[in-house]
Amino acid sequence: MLTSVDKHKGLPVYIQIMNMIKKEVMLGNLKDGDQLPPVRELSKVFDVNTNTVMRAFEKLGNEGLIEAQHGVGYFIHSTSSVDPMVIEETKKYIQDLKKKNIDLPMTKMLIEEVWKKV
Amino acid sequence: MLTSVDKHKGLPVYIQIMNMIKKEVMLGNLKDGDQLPPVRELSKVFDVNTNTVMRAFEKLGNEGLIEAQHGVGYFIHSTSSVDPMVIEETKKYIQDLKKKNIDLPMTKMLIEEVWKKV
DNA sequence: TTTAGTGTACTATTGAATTATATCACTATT
DNA sequence: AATAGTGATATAATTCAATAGTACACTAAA
Repeated sequence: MLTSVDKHKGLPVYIQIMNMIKKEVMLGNLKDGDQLPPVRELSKVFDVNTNTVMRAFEKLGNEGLIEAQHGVGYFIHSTSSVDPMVIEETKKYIQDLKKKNIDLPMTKMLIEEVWKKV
Repeated sequence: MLTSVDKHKGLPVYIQIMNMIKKEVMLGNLKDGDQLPPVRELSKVFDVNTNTVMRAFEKLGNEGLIEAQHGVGYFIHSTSSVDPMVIEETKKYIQDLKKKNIDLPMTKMLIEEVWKKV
């Protein structure tokens, strides 16, 4: 579930970690109250410094998505997974784009651009 | 059309510049053969060093999206704008997400995640 | 009270991004 | 030939986010 990061390629590692967790929450794989792996463990798994994981967790804390219990661990604090209908709709949308040979970076830009105007 | 960048906030400026141009091409606002503003001019507009603009243009050149004519200027070298139908479809998709109070960052992650699986 | 497991805090280092500056090279117009 | 406008190259310096190194603090259970 939380497996690997790309070091020094593209996004900062701590952002990658944040995104992983956000995705898992979004998909419903991590739910309110669930405990996250310890900072040290993740730092080993990802082969990065504990501070890098800490930074990710801190920021997620600021966003209110997780909460720390000193000496105990980090816990998910969110009830907001995405409606399965939305995922289905997204699948259809993406299938259509792929048929038309539009790639992921292009799609992201398209979404960003249209988002401003709609 | 090419107006401003956010310095020291999020993405590197040279990437922001690349994305701006890619978007304009995607939307059909910049077409094959169109000349881009001079490097010096853009560096003034964005209030960044010429090297930063050059870097963006160099990279776009490597990707084949633009071409340099030494002593003359940079020109768009691409015929790939997005089908207006796709833009319409994207509008509908986004309107639906907005109704369900899903925000842009969440949407981007959703797209990324579903992209892998479809 | 000891121990193992957890989060926290502080400082130092690194490296990509950006700037500053200067100079060279090519093109088109006059 | 001269000039103005353009891109190309080079080097050094700077800045700041990202990451690492290391030691401290809290919790729970034995």
